[in-house]
Amino acid sequence: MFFVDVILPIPVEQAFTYRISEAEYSFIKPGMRLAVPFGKSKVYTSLAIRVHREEPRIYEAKEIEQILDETPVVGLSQLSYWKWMANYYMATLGEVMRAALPGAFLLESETILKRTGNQTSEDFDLEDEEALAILEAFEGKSILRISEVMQLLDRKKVLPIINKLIDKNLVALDQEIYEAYKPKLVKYVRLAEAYKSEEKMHEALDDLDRAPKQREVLLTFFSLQAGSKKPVKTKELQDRAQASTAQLKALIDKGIFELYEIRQDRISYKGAEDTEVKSLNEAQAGALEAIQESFNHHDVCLLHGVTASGKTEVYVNLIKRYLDQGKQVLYLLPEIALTTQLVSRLQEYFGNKLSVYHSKYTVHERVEVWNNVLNQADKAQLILGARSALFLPFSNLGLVVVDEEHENSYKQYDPAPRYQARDAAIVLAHQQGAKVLLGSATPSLETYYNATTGKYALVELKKRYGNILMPENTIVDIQDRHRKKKMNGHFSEDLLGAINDALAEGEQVILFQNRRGYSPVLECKTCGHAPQCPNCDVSLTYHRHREQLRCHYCGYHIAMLQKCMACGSAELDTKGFGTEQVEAELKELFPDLNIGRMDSDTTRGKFGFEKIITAFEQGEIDILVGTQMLTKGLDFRNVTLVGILNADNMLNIPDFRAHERSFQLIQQVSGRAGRTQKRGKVLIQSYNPHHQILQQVSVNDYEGMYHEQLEERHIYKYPPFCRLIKITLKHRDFQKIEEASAWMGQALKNVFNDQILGPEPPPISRIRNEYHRNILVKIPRKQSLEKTKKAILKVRTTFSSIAQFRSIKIVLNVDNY
DNA sequence: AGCACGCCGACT
DNA sequence: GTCGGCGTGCTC
Repeated sequence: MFFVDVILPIPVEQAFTYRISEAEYSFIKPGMRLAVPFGKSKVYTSLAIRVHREEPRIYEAKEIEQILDETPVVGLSQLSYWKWMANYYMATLGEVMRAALPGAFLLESETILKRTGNQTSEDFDLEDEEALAILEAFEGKSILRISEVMQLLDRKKVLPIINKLIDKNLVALDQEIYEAYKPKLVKYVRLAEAYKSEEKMHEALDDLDRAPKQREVLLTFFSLQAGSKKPVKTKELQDRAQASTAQLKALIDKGIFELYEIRQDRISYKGAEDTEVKSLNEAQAGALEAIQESFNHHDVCLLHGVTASGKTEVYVNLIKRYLDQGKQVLYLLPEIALTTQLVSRLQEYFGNKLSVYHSKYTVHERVEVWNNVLNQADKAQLILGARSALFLPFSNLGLVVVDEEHENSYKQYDPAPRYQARDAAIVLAHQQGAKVLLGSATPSLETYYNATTGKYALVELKKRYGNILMPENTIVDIQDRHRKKKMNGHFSEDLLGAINDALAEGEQVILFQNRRGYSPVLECKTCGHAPQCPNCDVSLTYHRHREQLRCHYCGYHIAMLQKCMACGSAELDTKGFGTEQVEAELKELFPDLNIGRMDSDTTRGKFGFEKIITAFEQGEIDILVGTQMLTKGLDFRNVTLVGILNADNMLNIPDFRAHERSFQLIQQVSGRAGRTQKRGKVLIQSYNPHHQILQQVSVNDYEGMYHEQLEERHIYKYPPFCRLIKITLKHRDFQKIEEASAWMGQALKNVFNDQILGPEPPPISRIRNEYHRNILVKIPRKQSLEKTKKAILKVRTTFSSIAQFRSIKIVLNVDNY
């Protein structure tokens, strides 16, 4: 008896054991995909992790359905990385598997119906009309999908009827498995062997006298082949010769042409390979050597370089060194910063050694990159990717670059595993014996702490490239401007003046407001009622463009109200403002200019983001208004002014990282100003101009901010002085969530005493009709993380064994920063 | 996660 | 009287 243990892409803890034959036993290796039956009617893609001969005692193992790979698609080192991740982030292996494998690797299956035997329905007396309808539907078909049957009968529950038919031996159930990934085949034509010689060719041309179009196609073929030695695509030939498929087919039928197919990678770049890497200035060259040197005694190095100091060039040079040694390199970026801008820049240096991997790529493209990395193909020596690129099957990794290291989008929030890609990259690199370079102009406190306490090496670039000055920051007190009547809408006269100056010089302006929509609250002037989302605990945001009130959490929307829902008054007021309102005001103030807006409303779709960026780059937009999307490492040459319309709302978010984040955000947007010779200007509007963070930002005092924030973290016991695990409970019933969270809070306090914060409702305590409660576990550095997690899991188990709490959803979030 | 089984309300 | 609501438990 032979068995295989597999993991399934579902959130259950255990592996599952299936029976295999002896031949399969010697063939199957860990890391191969197997299709296995699971439950009553499903077939899943699973991943083999162990073959063995230990028969399970308490159940009878099913047999596997099919082996899907010839060789493992996941290496042993990936598997152990998955295990680390599942364990560290308190997720299951199945969840990690789902996050790690490209979707196309997880094949789909569907239960299908087949006609059996030749009996007709007349042979039985089937009074059931629906059963007859199913049999009739088989006319002209050999199979029926369950979904088709459901459609036919217009109902979900079709199995009882199907079972009747099975009993009478009229139909049988089967599984249809299909690989979601199909290699893309491209059709080519070539001259048949018999026509390769000169005289044969002339003969052919003569023969085609009566078919001028076909003759033309043949001639076009010759010219195409003469022009480039490359194979000729049928499509290319047809396009060039303006020929129909029939004309081409005639030539093939005559035996002059032969058709053949080549498997083609969807992703191919035509970048010029090995372009001379730009030479570095003195500071950059120094940084490069310092980083290289630090790798002798550190595995991780932080490159702290001010905005526009040319960090990318340093990365490029370092990457080149590793590629030259034949090592694989992973370059991680926040999803949103993976723009064509950067990709094409890197392609110039690395040509077709570069592959890109992120969620906007199709499933097929992702499989191709996966396979190329697995096979260590030339074109996948350097991977530029978002956080999920961590899971690629590297086997020879030399370097990981984590750009914009402070970006909070490196943390995966929603489906488990909730991993922090920057930290997970360090573990991956360690496992593969690779080095890590973290880069940022505004490092996260945790990283900077590690870099200054010697855990990581630290290299700094304090000057901008070409010695361009840091932008000049000015804080505008809008309370004062309001009092003095020097405000025009949400613009101070200071800001308007600066905008006018910049525009007069033919320069561009970026305005930052970290909130989308027109206004976040609509309020009745008479009774003060503000429309709320029925499903969430938030007020509805007014979107003027669509004349709608929308909820930003669940997508609920209604048409804009004409009068108050509560009192009927027609006088409605807006409170607060978002990017849409800024855009509208600008259009009033500058009717002749092109105003662009960049937020998640205007960047929907695969190229939405790209389009706006390109338009701005090419000068079609004079003023660009946007949310934090604007901060992601974009490089606009002609921007000299950045305005921050209201710095206060981000400072006031109730989160221990709010100040750090505000500093980073403001510093990053200001970094967009004046990246060329002219010194940039940044205007920060605030009601609270003396706020420490604003003062620190205005003089680019990262160190000052760091020390002050670190002190606060120390006093209130937050990272980096402890670790955090956030436990979120969710349920539709308010009473239940109160009881359950109180119970769990108490149970945790019994173990951890004062290390427990909460339970408390988050700022938005109800989303999609589910109430949320958070409990924060603060784990001192010296306390064993392993044991702490075990204790938490134990509490969870006890909790779940209480009948009334069973339906409560629990989310565990490790290192919630 | 799916999915089936199972026990209580609003309708052909 | 049935359909179908989602609570509960299991999947090798």
